Amino acid sequence: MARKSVTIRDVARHAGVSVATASRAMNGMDVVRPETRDRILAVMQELGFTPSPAARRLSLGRTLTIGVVVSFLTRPQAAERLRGVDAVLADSEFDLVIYNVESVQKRDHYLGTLAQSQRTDGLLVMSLPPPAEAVPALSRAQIPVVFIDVHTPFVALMPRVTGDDVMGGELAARHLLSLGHRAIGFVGDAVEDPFGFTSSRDREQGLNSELARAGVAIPSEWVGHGAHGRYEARDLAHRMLTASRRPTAIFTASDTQALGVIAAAREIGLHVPDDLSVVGYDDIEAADYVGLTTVRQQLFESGRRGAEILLSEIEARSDEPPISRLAPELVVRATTAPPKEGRG
Amino acid sequence: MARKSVTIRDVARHAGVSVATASRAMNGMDVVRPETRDRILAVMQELGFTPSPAARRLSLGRTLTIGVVVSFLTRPQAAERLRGVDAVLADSEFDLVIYNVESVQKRDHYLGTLAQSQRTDGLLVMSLPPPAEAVPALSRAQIPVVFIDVHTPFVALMPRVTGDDVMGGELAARHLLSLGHRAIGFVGDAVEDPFGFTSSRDREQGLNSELARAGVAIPSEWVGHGAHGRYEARDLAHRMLTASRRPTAIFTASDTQALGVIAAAREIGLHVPDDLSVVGYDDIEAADYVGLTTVRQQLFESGRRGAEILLSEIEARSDEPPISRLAPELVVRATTAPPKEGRG
DNA sequence: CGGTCTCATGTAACCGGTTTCATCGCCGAG
DNA sequence: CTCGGCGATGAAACCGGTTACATGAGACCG
Repeated sequence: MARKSVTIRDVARHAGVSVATASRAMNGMDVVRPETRDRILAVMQELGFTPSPAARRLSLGRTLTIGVVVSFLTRPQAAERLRGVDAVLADSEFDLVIYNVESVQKRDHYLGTLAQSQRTDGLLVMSLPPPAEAVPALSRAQIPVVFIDVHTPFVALMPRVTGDDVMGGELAARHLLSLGHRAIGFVGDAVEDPFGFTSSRDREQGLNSELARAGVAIPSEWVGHGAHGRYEARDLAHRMLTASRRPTAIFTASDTQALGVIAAAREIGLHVPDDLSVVGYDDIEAADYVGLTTVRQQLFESGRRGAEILLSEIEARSDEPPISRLAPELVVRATTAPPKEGRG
Repeated sequence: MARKSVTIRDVARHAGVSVATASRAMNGMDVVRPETRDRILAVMQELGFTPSPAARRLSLGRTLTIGVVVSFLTRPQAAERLRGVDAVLADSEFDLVIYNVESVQKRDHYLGTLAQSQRTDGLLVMSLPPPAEAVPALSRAQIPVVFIDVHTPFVALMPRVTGDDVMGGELAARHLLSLGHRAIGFVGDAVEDPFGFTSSRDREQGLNSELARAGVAIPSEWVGHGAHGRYEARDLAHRMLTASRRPTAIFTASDTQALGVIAAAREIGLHVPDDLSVVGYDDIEAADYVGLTTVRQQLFESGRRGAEILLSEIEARSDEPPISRLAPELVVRATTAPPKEGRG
């Protein structure tokens, strides 16, 4: 067995036609006479012919591939976005290749080279702010690049889909205000971030501006910034909750951090939500388990939209970069309640 | 701008050499004189030449691509395994393309066609038992196929890496026995499964055989099978825990189900771990949050091994299918404790 | 000083499709 | 009967690399 793979020339020979006709029949062009086409298709079937994608790609001058540069594949958000991308691509003729980024080096490498590598017909960059140096390369790339969940000003003029983090912060603020909270704290990411993520900052800003509208301000001792992580958030919250005056509610830049805040409250003996309300962000799987009130992003949808935009840009570049903005949504569960009497 | 892409012929012309020499220089073959090579490389640099992967692939007769057929990309386990695969492939010349499967149709389609499609040089099938019909196609495929976390007998003769689910069940059993439990229940997946997953069954079997060794048997009313999910598991556990006699510990086929069991216990007013010990399986992210005692699989490692096996099979097919078996590991957290006095 | 061997390089075929343009047979119109 | 036109098909160029084989210049040898 394991004979040489059968090519379109074999098919042509067996069917008594030229390769041109065989190719046309295979691609369903209507110039071929139906009987001829059927005969050719039958021969293909019989010989077990499968066209070589490599040859197709070369002669078409298209890679029929789209690349996704994704940061931290394992974060549930990334996987869910990827599912959205896959949902679009699975029905297309494009293959989906993954470039997983877990270090600044990898990021710079992929973002610097991929766009001109002729490896893909289009690029999706997911939750990964490009460094300033990479921006010129990305914007004058031959292939379209679409950003998903990237918020740096660098991508202002490029096609993208983002969640509205500011609005998310506002949603959380409004929810807490409507419950009667006036003493509200915030726990988010460190301000200086190697990747240049800005979502934590945007969420904080949304919170602040909405609170300001209601005449509420956050004292600086109720604001904590630290490395993104559960334990860091717990420590920040611990400090906040053991101060002389403490907030009746804390909004965090992510669910992971919210879980840290809840852990801190438990350690101190505060009951959630009676003594402390907590609102997270992302709606990760664990949020549901824990009953965490949170702000949900349309993750799957963001991937879908991004892929759709990319395909249409591949089809025909648009003059104006298409931008899609997805509204976040508040999910109220069991970690928020009105503040206790005598407080607030 | 946007001029035609520069080809190796352009490079050759500018450098005053033939395309053959240019190609050789590019690929670092030592036959070219160093000065010539440097000149050519300089020209490539200057012209911004990047070789067309499509052309390379065609002329090399290799796709330089490996495909991963993965079920339920969003499950944290899948993503973690994928990371392991990526860790190997990122340093290789291979691209990683994803085929996400969320339906039996998709599975059958990919498993039936991919191996002969000439789209990849090798295939990794992850957590996805192939249907009987697909097996012949997979085993006589031209390209190597490696299974990760697939347990059906169909793949007995194929390269694969699996976690030892039976051993995992035994670990859980030994842990519970050593704590003093004798009244132990089990909650797992439905026995008839459209995908043919067997891991739940294997874990149950490991539990049973280890218990049997200690002279302990599980009465049938303490065994629950149902669709894989938190709420289904909760219902099963609810029934088990409200029966006249109830177990002092429950082992589940997954963390997801363990969380359901914990929810059931809470509803009934049983305290975990004092009234009921719970052991899960997988060590998903939420397990850490909740403090769940569980059995951890070497997920990342399984992906790494699978990819390594695949690459070496691509390099040279081995006569004996390489098989790698990864030992699971017990992670003791806060949901297990000795049974209360007077019980067991 | 001619022959042979080696090293660096060039020529051209090849990978397996797609596509332009030419060709051929047949039709209806003039 | 002749010619234009059309529909179906074929011949060959092309995509951009890789590589078997040919070639030519020196080095070395007798």
